[in-house]
Amino acid sequence: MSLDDRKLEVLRAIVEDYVATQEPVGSKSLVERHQLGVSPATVRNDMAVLEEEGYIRQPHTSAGRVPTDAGYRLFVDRLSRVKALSPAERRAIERFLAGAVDLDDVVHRTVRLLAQLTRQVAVVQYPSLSRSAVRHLELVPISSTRMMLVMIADTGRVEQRLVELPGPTSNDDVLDMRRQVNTKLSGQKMADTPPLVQALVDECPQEKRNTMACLASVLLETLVERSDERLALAGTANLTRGGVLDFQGSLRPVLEALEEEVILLKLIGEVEPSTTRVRIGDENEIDNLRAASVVSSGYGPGTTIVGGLGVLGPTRMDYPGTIATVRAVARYVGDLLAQN
Amino acid sequence: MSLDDRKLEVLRAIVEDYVATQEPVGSKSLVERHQLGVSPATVRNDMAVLEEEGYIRQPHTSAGRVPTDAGYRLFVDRLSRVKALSPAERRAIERFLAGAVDLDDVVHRTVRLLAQLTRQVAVVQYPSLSRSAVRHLELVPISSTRMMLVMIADTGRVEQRLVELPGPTSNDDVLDMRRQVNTKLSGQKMADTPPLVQALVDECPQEKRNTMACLASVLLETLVERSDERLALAGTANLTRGGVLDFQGSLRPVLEALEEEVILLKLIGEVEPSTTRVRIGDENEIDNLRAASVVSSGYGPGTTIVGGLGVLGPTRMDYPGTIATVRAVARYVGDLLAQN
DNA sequence: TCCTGGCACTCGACTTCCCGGAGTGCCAGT
DNA sequence: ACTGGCACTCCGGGAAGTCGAGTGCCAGGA
Repeated sequence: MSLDDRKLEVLRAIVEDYVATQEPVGSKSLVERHQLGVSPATVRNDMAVLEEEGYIRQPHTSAGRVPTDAGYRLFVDRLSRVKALSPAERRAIERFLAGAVDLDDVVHRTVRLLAQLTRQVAVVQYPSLSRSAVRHLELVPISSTRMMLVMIADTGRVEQRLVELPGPTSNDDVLDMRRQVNTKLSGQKMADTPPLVQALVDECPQEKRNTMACLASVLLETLVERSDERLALAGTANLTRGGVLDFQGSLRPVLEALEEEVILLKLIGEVEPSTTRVRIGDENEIDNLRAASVVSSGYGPGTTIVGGLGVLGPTRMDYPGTIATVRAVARYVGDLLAQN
Repeated sequence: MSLDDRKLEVLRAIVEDYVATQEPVGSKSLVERHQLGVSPATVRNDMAVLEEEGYIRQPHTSAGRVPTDAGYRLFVDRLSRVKALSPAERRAIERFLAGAVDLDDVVHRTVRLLAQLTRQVAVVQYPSLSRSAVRHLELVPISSTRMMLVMIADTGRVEQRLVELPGPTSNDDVLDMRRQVNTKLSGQKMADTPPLVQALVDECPQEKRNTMACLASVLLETLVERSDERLALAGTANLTRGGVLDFQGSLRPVLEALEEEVILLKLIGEVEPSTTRVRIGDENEIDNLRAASVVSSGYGPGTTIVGGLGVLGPTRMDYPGTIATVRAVARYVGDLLAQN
């Protein structure tokens, strides 16, 4: 038996009511609140079918129905239109992001904005190095056997690393290396750098090769390995909205998951060029987040994508609103980056 | 009536038991668990006095006693010796911090280590710029009217800011400014820089003064105003240990406070040259943290202090252990910084 | 003077019981 | 195919009762 229009309408009503009230919804209150044009008994029959198909369930016999993860999924995919943001919201976003002075600043403002607008936990990934290009490399001597490498990416990200040199090295040598790495690497996509770095070492005169190799290994680490690590997080206090009711009684696992950068990156970092992505409950393949949903989106100047951002909340969340907000914020941030 | 030795001993026993069991402690179980050499009745009399003096209180009539903030304060000040760390713990600290490669890395490792050892929320302030000196300033042209300012402090901190120039500026001019700011500012304490920056502008030939003024204002912002902002946080999941019992029923206010950098800086940033500092309950002058205690310490190479670190937990915490850990970690971090 | 054992009392935590109400499934009727 | 009716289930919350840990106080003893 397939789901006719009315059954879908019933499912939508259940999701909307449950999200709004946080209480299992019964057939009677459903017909009262929505113009379904049928009696409670009919709705009950529909509900029985929906339950059989796995879209809703009863917490206990003789309680109302609650959407399952599959129910939310169907709702998101077929039953909801993304709400357009109000002009006021658009203006709020613009105003909030306008004052940003700095990449750090942009990211921090964005994450706070997201948390505030969605009233959920927000995560913003810094522009990932693997999708950036090298703008400039700087070498600053610290002592005779140490220097600092500063890498500036075209996305505005700046990474620094201390380089321990194998032996005393003069300032001139450092300047020399600086020139070499810049001519070789400036403007290159991060992904293309490894062979170029290798070439740098190979082309180096024998007596300086050791030093250059040293720099090269740090370069590779900085450019490629540690590449996507940076994240900003805000709004954890929003987890406590709705008491301990959401998240099946304990915030513990959720807070733990939020501390793991690797996990967060998996959640918001795997961005396809496509549009906003919604992961509901089990769909996050992380045990600790079985009771959570994640709405994420890529962002970047124009149509390219340099990083991800998103929010995390209870499966019982306002999907249309959240999706709209995440998408809008992602677009604004992208525009902002495009200006730089 | 003053507090004789036995009464203090009773207070200590109450604090220790309550911290261990999380339950109000009564006279009978007290004498069972500690060798006080007197009967429950006597202990009850002592308790009555302690209560009158405000060091303990009863949650309800006919329940055991619980320490008040004042009780914890007395305990910390007079009744507890700081535990020495076990060699295993010392080794753990050393091993954990040894691999650090970078200031960022040091800070992140430290904050995780602290959270893990104390099983509480840990906060580490990056070395504050106001206590650092300028090591090097770098100017990188981005476009004809934009450049990036990168400031490297002797503590290893790196700050960057975008500078919007008033008009097109050649690469040579940028290099020129770079030379000027470095000769003037390198090696200077941050606090001493404002007049020097002003001098830079004044000494500048008329036609370039505009550009230099622009750079100067960003410099001042970077060096002085935004100076102490950076923080790292870890272990928020530890707030959920002990159920919702700690923090009078709601994590909400605590999580909110933890999101405010300003608040955290107030808590761990105000470091005197002295030793570890303990703030109990109300002593943090922040409403949201009435049920929390903060143990903080300054750190830095040798005896100087460049930043603060600490942990936050329920007032009912293991003070001796926490203090010992915080102090030890602060010292190790200081040593680590001294090496660079 | 200080400590102790004894005793009556208090009061929260836990259990049990009970009841109302919301919600259900099913069935016969339109 | 929908509806009204009906019997049933079961959660939530209040009332009552019990248990036990803990207290304050007092009189007696070192």
